[in-house]
Amino acid sequence: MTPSFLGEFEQMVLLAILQLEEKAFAVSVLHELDGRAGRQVSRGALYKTLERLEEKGLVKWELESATPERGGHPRRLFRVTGAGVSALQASRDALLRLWDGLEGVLGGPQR
Amino acid sequence: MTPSFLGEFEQMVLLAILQLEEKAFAVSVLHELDGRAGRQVSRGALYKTLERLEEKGLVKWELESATPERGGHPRRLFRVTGAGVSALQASRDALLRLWDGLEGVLGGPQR
DNA sequence: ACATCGATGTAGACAATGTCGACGACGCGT
DNA sequence: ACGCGTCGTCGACATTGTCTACATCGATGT
Repeated sequence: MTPSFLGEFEQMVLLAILQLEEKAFAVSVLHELDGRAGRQVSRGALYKTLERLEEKGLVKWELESATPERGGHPRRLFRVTGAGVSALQASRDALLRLWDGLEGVLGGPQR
Repeated sequence: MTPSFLGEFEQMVLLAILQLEEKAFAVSVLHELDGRAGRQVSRGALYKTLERLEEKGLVKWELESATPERGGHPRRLFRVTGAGVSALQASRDALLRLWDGLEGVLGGPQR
């Protein structure tokens, strides 16, 4: 029904996965978010979001191929789908248009 | 207690108000959001968000000074507070860092 | 074998945000 | 006085954001 837009956190998670390319495991995403955006959330919070993004077809995953090495469940490697990329482009375009002309107010590095 | 971050829509509303400068009346914000971001929401949705943003001290308002001209309640003129601007800068910085290097994937107008 | 530890992933709950549609209040024409 | 258009307000409900506690399953140590 209401396709709704990408939530604020969902957007960040998708971007973090893209940044990690072939190394997007849940915990790595957590580090990426912390490092780049200073956003620290629990694993549970991330998994829930990942689960929802999958239901919406914005991400997909596959089990890690190589030896799981350290114990536990086999890790999942996340990937952003084409729909996910489109959704990101849409949010980005919208924000870019809203930011346009406000560099002065928002002390941005652009000139 | 976690004040959390700016929601996706809250962010857009704040930006729309900044864009309108001295002309940020509720309905104008609605037009600005539609025009720039293609986001069409009901007035109720906007007012609710505005109300919440005010509780968090990110926006404030005053009644229109000039003659209300057209009938109805006196209109309210919205304004983003200093805290609001800071919140926007923070969200923007985080996204900018996450977008960094993904221009290729997100077909952006940047080069 | 068994208890434990560490790395994963899962479940359920609850708070914060996003969104409506319907309702109340005011001025202005007529 | 009545209806109409412009504002703003309410209460309800869907979606998202977040956490803590828990279940799994190798590897290790004893």
